[in-house]
Amino acid sequence: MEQGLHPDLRIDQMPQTLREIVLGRMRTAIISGRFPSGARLVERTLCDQLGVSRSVVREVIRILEAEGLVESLPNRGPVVARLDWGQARQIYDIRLLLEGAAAAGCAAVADAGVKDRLAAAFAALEAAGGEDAVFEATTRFYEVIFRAAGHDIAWEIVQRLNGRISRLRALTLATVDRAVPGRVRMARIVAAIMANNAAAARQAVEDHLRDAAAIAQRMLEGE
Amino acid sequence: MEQGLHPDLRIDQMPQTLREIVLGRMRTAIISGRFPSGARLVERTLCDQLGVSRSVVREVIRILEAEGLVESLPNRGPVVARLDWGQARQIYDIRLLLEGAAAAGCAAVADAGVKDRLAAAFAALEAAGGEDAVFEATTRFYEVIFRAAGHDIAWEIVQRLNGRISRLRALTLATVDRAVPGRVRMARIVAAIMANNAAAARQAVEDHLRDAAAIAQRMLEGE
DNA sequence: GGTTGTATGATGGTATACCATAAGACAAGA
DNA sequence: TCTTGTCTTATGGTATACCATCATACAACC
Repeated sequence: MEQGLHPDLRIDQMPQTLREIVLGRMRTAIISGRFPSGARLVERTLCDQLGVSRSVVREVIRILEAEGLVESLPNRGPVVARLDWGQARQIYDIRLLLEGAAAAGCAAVADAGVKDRLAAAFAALEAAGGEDAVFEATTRFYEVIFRAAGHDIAWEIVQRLNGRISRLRALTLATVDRAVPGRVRMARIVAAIMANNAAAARQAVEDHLRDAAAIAQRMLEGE
Repeated sequence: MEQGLHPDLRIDQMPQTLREIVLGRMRTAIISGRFPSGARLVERTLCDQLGVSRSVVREVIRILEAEGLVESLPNRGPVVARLDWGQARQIYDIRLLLEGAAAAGCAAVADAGVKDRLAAAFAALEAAGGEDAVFEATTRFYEVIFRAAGHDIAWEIVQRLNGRISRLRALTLATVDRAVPGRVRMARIVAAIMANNAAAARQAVEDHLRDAAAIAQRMLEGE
């Protein structure tokens, strides 16, 4: 019996479980660098800091471990994952493939709706002030591209990889000494997609990423 | 003080933790299809079947969830992840990119040692009888390629993706009605790498994968 | 003095107990 | 008969208790 559901009465806010909350907190704590690379994650200490039991902390650590943000040394416990340039380079290479394909796919199928969303995301990016806001806006921008291309799984993978190089990304976003400013490169991506030019979109994304990777390398090897 | 370590006395067998054992068991149970797609994974039942406590089972489920093999429905608990063709197609597309790049990279840098290992892996593949053995040998074959190319992280990703389409892979491996038998395609890959021909290696891998994807699509939409 | 045995504390691994809630069954009333 | 309230049970969420092991320090013995 169809009884016309009233969307306004919907309960969207599922009662978030403690685990999800703690997962979010710890993830941002690691990504933001509050827990530095290599730092030990002592379970009982985290319990005290977070006010939850070890069950929750342990399950969250397992998730973060699977995400590559945490690694567990045998008989030593979990530590924040370390990142060397060899790994970072691989991650940038993979992003080059996945983001290039997404941009090309997006450009190939972009209709008016997609272009609207992309323009909005780009405007938000340009309006964003402050590191976190830029970070967030950049994520949204790429999400539009991946979703439009129908590459949801690739998007998941890229997000996870981005988590692992988050500190590098923050550094590259803040860097101003790049040959062509990031915003200009982003604008090229937008233009290519608006023109439904798949090859140009891929090229623009790849240029942007190679640029970012070069900066990241200087950062990582310079310290 | 250097005191010449005796490799023979090494203790390799790390005292595997219960969690790792259970993780392995459950992963293969899902991949092999013993837990069918969509089946509920009731924690206490699993505890009985495995003879471990819920702590262990829950942590393992978190890992499998992060791997994409399990999904947790809110207020319903974990179930074996479902797979539709839309997702499978995306996974094959990503594999196309990553495996193509790995094969090209491997061909570009392959020296005598790599070629030896590759030949050995291919021989093992041809000698393998039985579904599981073929599966295992195929994995080893690709591992040689990825490792030689230095694409460790991409290899992790591919392995994880393969877990999600394992049942499809089993079907395609068992299929004989492909235009060109799988072994022949594999031989092309080997030949291209032996000749250090990166473009040909990429092409061979891509052909092989497109073939497998086509078979998988027929399987998945046919049932 | 250096080596080795031992005690102690920190920490992860594991098991279990308890609680909140959702889903299904069933009875009572219209 | 259909609705509605309630009860029960299954199940996941959370906390805690206990155990095994590793690392460190220190003492004892050669």
